[in-house]
Amino acid sequence: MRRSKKERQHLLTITINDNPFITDEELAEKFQVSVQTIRLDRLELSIPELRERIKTVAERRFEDEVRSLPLEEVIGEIIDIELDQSAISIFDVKEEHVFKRNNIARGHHVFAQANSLAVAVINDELALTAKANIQFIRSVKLNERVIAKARVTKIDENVGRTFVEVKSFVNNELVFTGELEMFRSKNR
Amino acid sequence: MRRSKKERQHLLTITINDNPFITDEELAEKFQVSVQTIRLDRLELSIPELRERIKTVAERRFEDEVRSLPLEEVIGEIIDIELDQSAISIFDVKEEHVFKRNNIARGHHVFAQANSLAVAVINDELALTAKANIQFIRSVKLNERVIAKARVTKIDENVGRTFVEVKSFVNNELVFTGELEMFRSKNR
DNA sequence: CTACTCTTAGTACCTAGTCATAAGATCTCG
DNA sequence: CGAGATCTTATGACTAGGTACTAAGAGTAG
Repeated sequence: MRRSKKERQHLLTITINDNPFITDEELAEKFQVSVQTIRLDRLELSIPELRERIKTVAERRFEDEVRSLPLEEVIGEIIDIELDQSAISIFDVKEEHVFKRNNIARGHHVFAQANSLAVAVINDELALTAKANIQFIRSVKLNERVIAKARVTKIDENVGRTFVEVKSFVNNELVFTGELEMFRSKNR
Repeated sequence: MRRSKKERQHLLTITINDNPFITDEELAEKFQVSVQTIRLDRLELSIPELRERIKTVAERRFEDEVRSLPLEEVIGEIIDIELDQSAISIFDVKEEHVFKRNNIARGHHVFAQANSLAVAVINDELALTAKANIQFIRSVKLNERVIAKARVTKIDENVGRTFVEVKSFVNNELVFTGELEMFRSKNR
């Protein structure tokens, strides 16, 4: 025996885990045993066949995509919206949003939430930010939850502009305000 | 004919794109044609078979595990910097930064570049954005390269504020300007 | 009517397996 | 040393989800 059964099975688990794309034949070659032995091993260890393994990896990715894309599309989760009137979103500040040194959120993430919300509240295919006047009232820290509230203050259909006011809060404390002038295609 | 060939192939592309896990048999059922027709369609459209599709999804996921984690520290690459004076950064607009519908960059990415640069130019451990007044002069599109130039206009050591002006260009054309009031700890 | 596109059918073959059976090889213990 | 248990290998039948190729029928346009 080149290796004890136990040893081989242990290495098998590790190998497959590391590279789920490996076939039984390649594994047999690697451990210098027959393909049948590998299959018995997988059976004992309840390791599914190559195709099933690949499928689960792909499925995991697919679920992630559904979950992670809108997290990139829109910064913050929109929990309430009335088109052309108001909208609310939640944004949880995580590790990736803060300065490592002091755990304070980078300003542009707070702005991104407000900006995304302003784009979303507008009942139009094409909404772009034209101008913005913003204030960071107090810094937002790691693990804080920012609630952004957007309110449409004025719609000027002639020049195709919509004015949105966004106020962001952490525990009812105002942390950010912004007035965003949004461009929209003329037709509503 | 239930549907024209063209129509069916168009829907086929969409369907598979939406759910790569669908088999030819299921597709045949869905479009009320034979499995062979589906295979001819895939051949014409160069859509690989189910297993290959699943595999590429899985592989992409596998590669992503390395790539996806860092939600960039600094948006844009800083190519020149003179502390407390000026700085320049480059930001290439990619797929993930634009609205799918019209390939226009989301405003907050352009702002993020400017904000990151303003933070970087300040010669201090702790620089935060206090206020910002920004204008998006013209929209930035996919694959454009944005050059942001930051200039420190005023340093008020008493109140610990630094004023930074950022102008962003695409091919020497001004696309964004911003005046950022930055907070810094008193000591230089 | 012919030529052409589109669709369907069928065959042989492929990969990467499963499941079941059988037989040889090796180890352990009494 | 030998019997039984464990381990390993082989073989055959079958599977899903295809590819590649040939052939034939239906419908349509010139």
